Amino acid sequence: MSAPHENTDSQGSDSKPSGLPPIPEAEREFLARYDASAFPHPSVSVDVALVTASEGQLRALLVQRDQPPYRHYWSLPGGFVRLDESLDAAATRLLATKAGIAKEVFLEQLYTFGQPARDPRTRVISVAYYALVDAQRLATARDQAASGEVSLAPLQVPWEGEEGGLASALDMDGAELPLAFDHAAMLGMLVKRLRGKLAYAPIGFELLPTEFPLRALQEVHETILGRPLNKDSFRRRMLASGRLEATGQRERDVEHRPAALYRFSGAPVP
Amino acid sequence: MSAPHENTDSQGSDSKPSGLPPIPEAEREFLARYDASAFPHPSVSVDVALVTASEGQLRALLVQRDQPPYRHYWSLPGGFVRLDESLDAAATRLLATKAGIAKEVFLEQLYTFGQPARDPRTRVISVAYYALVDAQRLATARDQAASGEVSLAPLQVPWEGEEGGLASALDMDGAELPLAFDHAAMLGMLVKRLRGKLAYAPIGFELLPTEFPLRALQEVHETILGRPLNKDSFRRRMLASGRLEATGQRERDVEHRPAALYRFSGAPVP
DNA sequence: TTGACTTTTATGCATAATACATATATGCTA
DNA sequence: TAGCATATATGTATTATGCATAAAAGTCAA
Repeated sequence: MSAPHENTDSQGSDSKPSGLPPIPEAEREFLARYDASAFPHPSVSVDVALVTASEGQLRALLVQRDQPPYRHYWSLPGGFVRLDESLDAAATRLLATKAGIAKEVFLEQLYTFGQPARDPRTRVISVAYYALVDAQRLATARDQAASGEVSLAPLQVPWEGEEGGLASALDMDGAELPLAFDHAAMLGMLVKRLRGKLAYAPIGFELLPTEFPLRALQEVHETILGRPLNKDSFRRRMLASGRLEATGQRERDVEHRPAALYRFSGAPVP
Repeated sequence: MSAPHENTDSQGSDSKPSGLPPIPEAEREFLARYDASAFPHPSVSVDVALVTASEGQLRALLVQRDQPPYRHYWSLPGGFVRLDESLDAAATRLLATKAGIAKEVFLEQLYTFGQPARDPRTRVISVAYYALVDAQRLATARDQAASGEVSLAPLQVPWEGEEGGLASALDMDGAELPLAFDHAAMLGMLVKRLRGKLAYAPIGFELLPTEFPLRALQEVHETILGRPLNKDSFRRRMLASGRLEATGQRERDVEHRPAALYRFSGAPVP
């Protein structure tokens, strides 16, 4: 798995040495004769929600489909898994190909969607991933992305807390974008996961540049949670968490007292 | 999803009305001509970890494989997903077929494993699920299970907290059972998920009969977390959680003061 | 019947985390 | 230099938690 800070599931990662038991010698013959085409198989795709936070909104990169099904609808960048690549590798490839993100980013599996009718073409099971990037990196990366209409759409979440449900995406005028497939459910699952995970995992940092003032971190947390947080307790909680490191630098070009800049110290908190 | 108490992800559930956008009329023709066999597809399987807690140990139902690959190795009950069934439905079917569990149980998707070499036959992507049942129900259900060697193996977790890693399964003598495929990683992911989820979701109840004393609930929590808990704070925390309902009954046939029995009140905690 | 024993249940108190309120510090702007 | 906006520090009440003690309620054996 390719997370910049090791806060990703180190398990379930599927791009490693192998970790698999050895194949018993007696089974070689059986394996040589195995016919995988004996029964019909579903297609498997990977969809990646590339997420950032800016202007108080959670945003996801959406592409407008120029081919059926759901032509002109909006969807998460996705594609079919190749037979020789792991799911993580497919997600990384799609991130580079369709979103122009080649650098190390936080990337984690979200959930697998398998309703038989979720794709009108044929049975397609989709493994959803999500990636977190800060707004600046995304803005520069986006220009290098694949052709076609692309939107960094604010997410609208009609439920509170970690309740869960669908989420919709908005265009510049605040109107709902039509989402293809079950991608509204994917976005809902995404927000639910982020809200739940924020309490114990350092995912807020992933949405910020390497150096940031505490206020920016609080804004990110508030954006994810969809509710305001108490400023003082947030400060103390973060400073006491042992995950922040003072850079000694301060903000510049602000029209008020500049705040101290911190960076994320990947230190595993005991 | 078929959870007895509504603590399951209501999203991502894939056995519902549909929730999908309508298919545009103009795409009917395209869809009719779509050829799903144009490129090779992976196989997709579902593996279900049927989990219980007894005698201070987390246990999972394992079956000994009587066919290659990994003949004589132990594995989670699993099988291929049919083209017309959802992932949830496949998991439910496997639970009934291979474990004799037909009743409503807590069942939730765990993680999808997709290393290209994880199955030596061919590319098999496996969606892992986990189900939680109390020990009594499992004991009776197990007898009705499919033929073959079956074990309710204690899990050995060589790491602490929610760190994550592999988990192994033991036989009656405390020796490690050889696990097929990447099922050691699945069991590790399972324990990691349970430990993380226990803090905010009422999953402890799923491993107990409907009526239970507080001590039993604490033992389940300690078993999942792998560490002792302070008795008094646990009591207060649970009673204050609003999720427990006194039955008015007490334990019977115990050789000390009988404890009050409680039941889980599915009440959504505000 | 009595007393020893075990576990549950109740209570008090020290400590830590948090919300909320207020005060001070610092740098910018006019 | 004064006013302003925000950062930062401090104090206090409230709440959660850990730890200790004691009372209560049953069983068991003499």
